[in-house]
Amino acid sequence: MAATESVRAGGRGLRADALRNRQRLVAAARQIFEEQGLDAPLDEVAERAGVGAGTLYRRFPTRAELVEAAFEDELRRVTAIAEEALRCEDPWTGFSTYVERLCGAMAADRGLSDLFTVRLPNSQVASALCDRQSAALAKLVRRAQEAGALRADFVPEDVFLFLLANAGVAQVTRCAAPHAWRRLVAFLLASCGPDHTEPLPAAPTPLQTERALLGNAETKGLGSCPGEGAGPNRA
Amino acid sequence: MAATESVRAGGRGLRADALRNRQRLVAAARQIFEEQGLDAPLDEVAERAGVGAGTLYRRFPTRAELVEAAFEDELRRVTAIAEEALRCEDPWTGFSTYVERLCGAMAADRGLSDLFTVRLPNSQVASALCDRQSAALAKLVRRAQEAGALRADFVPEDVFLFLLANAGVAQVTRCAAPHAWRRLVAFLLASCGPDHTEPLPAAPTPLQTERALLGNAETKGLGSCPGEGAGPNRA
DNA sequence: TAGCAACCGGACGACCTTCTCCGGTTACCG
DNA sequence: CGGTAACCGGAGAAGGTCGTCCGGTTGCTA
Repeated sequence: MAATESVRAGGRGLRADALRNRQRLVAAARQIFEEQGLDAPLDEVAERAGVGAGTLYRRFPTRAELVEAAFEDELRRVTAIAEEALRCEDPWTGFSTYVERLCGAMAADRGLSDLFTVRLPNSQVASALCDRQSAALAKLVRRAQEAGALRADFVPEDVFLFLLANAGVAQVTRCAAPHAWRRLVAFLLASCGPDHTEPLPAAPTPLQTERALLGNAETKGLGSCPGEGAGPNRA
Repeated sequence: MAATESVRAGGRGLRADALRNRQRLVAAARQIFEEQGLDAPLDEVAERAGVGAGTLYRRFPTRAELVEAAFEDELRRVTAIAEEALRCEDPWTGFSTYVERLCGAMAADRGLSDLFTVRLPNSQVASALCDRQSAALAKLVRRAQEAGALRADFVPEDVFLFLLANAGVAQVTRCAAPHAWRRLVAFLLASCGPDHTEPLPAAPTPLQTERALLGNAETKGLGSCPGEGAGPNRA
C-alpha cells in the first residue's frame, strides 16, 4: 500500500520502462494541453508519447490525473509568481506585475488557461497551491490598498474576474493577435487606481467563485464526482 | 430560380407544413443555442422542434444556415442598440450604455456570445449588420472622444476586446454568479476615462480582428470554406 | 375529390473519442 | 542466466454526433 502510494505520487517504484513511459506521457500531455486545451483527445497524447492508448489509461485512469501530473511543475511556477510579487518593494508594482505575469502565463498556454477556469477535482496538489496563491493574493491586495495605490473596493476575487476576462481574449486572439491580451490587462489595471469613485457592482462571493469553477469541470471532461455515473463517454 | 431564392430567404414559398416546421426549427434552435452555445448537437434542436433529423438537415444543410436563421431577429435587435446609443444626447452615456447593453445581451445568451467571437461565413445578413454596427460604433467612439469623455487612444477594436473579455467571464460565471459580468464591465468602463495617461499596448488591427474571428469559426463547427473537405464529422 | 409532388422522419452508415482486454514482450531479481 | 511478474500496445466495444436515404404521408391543385 505504501508502494502503491508512491507509485501514484510521481512514479517512484515503477519499473524502469514504465517510468520512462510515464515521463514521456507527461511531457506529451504538457505539449498537447498547451496547444489544444484540457479537452484535447487523449489518443493524441499517447501517440505523441510513442505509446499505446492502453499504457496511457493504465498509468492515468482519469483525465484529471493526467492533467494534474502534466501541470504540477507549471502550477508551482505560477504560485511562485505571487510570492515573487510579494517580495517586490513597491506595493503597486507588486500587484500589477502579478496580474500581468499571471495573465501572460495563461495567454501563452491554453491548458493553463483552462486550469484556471476549472477546479481540479480531488487534487491535493492543486488545492494546496491554490490556497497558497489565495493567501499571497490577499496580502498583495491589502498591501496595495494600504499604500493607497489600489482602489478600496477591490477584492481578491476581482483578480479571478480579470483572469476569466483575459482567458476569453486570449482564447480567440491567441493566433491572430498574440498581444491583444496585454492591452486588455492594461485597461483593467488602469481601472484599479484609487481615484475611481464610481461604485462597482457587487463582486462574486467566494462561494460563487467556487461554484463557477466546479460547474465547468464537467465541460472539460473532468468529472467532478469521482464515483459518479462514469459512462464510458462524456465528450 | 426566383422561387428557390425566396425559399432560402425566410421560408416564403414553402408548403404550409414545411413552413410550420421551419418556424419550429428556428424557434427550437434559438432556445438551444441560447442555452448551450452554437456548438450544441443539432439532433437536440430537431427533437425540441418535434421534427425528424432529416427535416432539419433538408431545411438547413449546414449549421451556419441554421444559426443565421435563428439569430436574424436577435442580431437586428443588437444592431439597434448601437443606433439607439447614437441618439443619446450625452456622448459618454451613449458610449457606456452601448457597451453595457451589448455585454448584457451576450451574458444572457450563450449563442449570441459565440456569434461575436466568430465570423459567420457567407452570411450576407450578418455581414451587413456587422457593417452597420461598425459604422455606428466608430461614430460613438469619435463623438465621445471629441467631447473629452473617452481617452484619446481608445479605438473601436477595443470594444471587440471588451466583448471577448465579457464573454470569457460570462461563460464561466453564468450560472454561479450571473451578475459578475457587470462588475467586469464597470472596471473596463472606468479605464476608459480621458484622465489615463499610461500608454496602452497596441490594439489589435482590423485585419487581426478579422482573422481572429475567422479562425474560431471552425471550432464551433461552422466551416469557413463551404466546399472544403467536408468530412462528415468535425465535433 | 383524386392524383401528384413535396415533404416527413426514422433508420442507418461514417467517423470520432473514450476506455478495456489480452496475448506477446521485457525488465528485474535471485 | 532463467523464471516470473509487471508492462506494452494494438484491437475493439460502447457511446455519441453528423449527415443521408428512402418508404410512407400529406398538402396542394385541378
